[in-house]
Amino acid sequence: MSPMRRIAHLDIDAFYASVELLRYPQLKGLPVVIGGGRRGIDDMLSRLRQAQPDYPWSQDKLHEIPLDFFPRISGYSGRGVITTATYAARQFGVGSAMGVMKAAKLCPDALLLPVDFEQYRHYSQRFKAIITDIAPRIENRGVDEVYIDFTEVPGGQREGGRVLARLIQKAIFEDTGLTCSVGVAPNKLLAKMASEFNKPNGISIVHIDDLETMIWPLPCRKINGIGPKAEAKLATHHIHTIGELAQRDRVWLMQHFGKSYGAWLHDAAHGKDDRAIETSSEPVSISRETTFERDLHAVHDREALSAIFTRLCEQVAADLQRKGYVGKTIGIKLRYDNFQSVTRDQTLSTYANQAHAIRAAAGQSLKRVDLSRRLRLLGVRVGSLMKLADWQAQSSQTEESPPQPYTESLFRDDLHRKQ
DNA sequence: TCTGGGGTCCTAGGACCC
DNA sequence: TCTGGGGTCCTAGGACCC
Repeated sequence: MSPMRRIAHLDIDAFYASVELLRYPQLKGLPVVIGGGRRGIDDMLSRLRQAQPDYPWSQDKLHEIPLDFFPRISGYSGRGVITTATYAARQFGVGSAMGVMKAAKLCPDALLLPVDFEQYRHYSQRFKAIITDIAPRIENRGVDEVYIDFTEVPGGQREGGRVLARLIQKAIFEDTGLTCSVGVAPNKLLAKMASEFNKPNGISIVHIDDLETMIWPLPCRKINGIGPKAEAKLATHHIHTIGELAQRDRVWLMQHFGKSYGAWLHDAAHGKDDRAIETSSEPVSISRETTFERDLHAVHDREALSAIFTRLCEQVAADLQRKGYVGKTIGIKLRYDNFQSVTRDQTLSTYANQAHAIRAAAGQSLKRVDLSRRLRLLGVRVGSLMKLADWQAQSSQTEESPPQPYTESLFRDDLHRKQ
């Protein structure tokens, strides 16, 4: 008999904040949030620097600064959002995706640190390497999350997966100092929910027989794939818990939520999910976007906008080249001051990875949108990707346009970026 | 002083082809 | 005065996730 399928979901507790606490131990137990825009943080630090010129205010010297002078969220002004908050800060209702200014009202004494991706990527690679040493089949779900296939791993079946989960938790903590939460269940859907049951540093085991007792009482929103819109629509039909969702007729759900989504809702509520662990994946698109410090107008702020646009194209080109891709669908995204977004794209007859080609195509798309409103965001995207090597092999066979050479990167940031 | 930046997937209509 | 039925590609928007 083949072993029971056991899938784990693991995520690092308060990932970014925990990494910062490893670097600045004096922050332990305090409300700390990570986020905000680069510029807002620089402004804040330069004000602090003026007020206290004797302290070493550079970012890598923050650990030398006495707690009293650490940057506080109340000194910040700008459009950034919170990426992570420590558990102490969460007590005040501060959470990820919240605007920094709103967080400042909830918890004015919270300390605010800038996002340091390079550092997080480093820890991300480390904890994932530790997991694959123990259980080789993992699926990446971003920097701080993975699914792990426990099915065939020694110990993966013992106590429903608890023994292996404990082993992995311990190995990660010993190597990195980070704690994580793990859920083990028959599939990804249930494992993801289970990992939330016992945070931080917890383990939860779910079997299919636990569906009614452990899953059905939860709000529908806890299902990965039911967001704010679906939740609101379900509520109009008086469906609030997963149990209530499970009681509904499958056909009725399909009529009200669409054939595909309705059927999925029904399956999910009954704990059904056969999605495989995807141990590797290819990107579909690569993009860069930026929200301006203040809303810009296409005519009045033409030069600033144009410089930003060019820079975004150069960044996307550098990303494509560094990762070894070419793409042929090139598009723009913009967001107006009223937060409405529009996109335009265009598929070229050949693949591209250079800034000037991207800029030319994206510029045409930009001409097709209303530019009378003020803009708060501009983005550039390249899709329909193909591996550069595959494209070179293919185009040399068909004697089409010759492969484009690797072009120089115009930004040191991008040259030195890892991964 | 509300609301980042990077993605994926789905839907739906029209073009175009057989 | 009647116009099918697939399939695929392209484009725009939107929901959702980390």
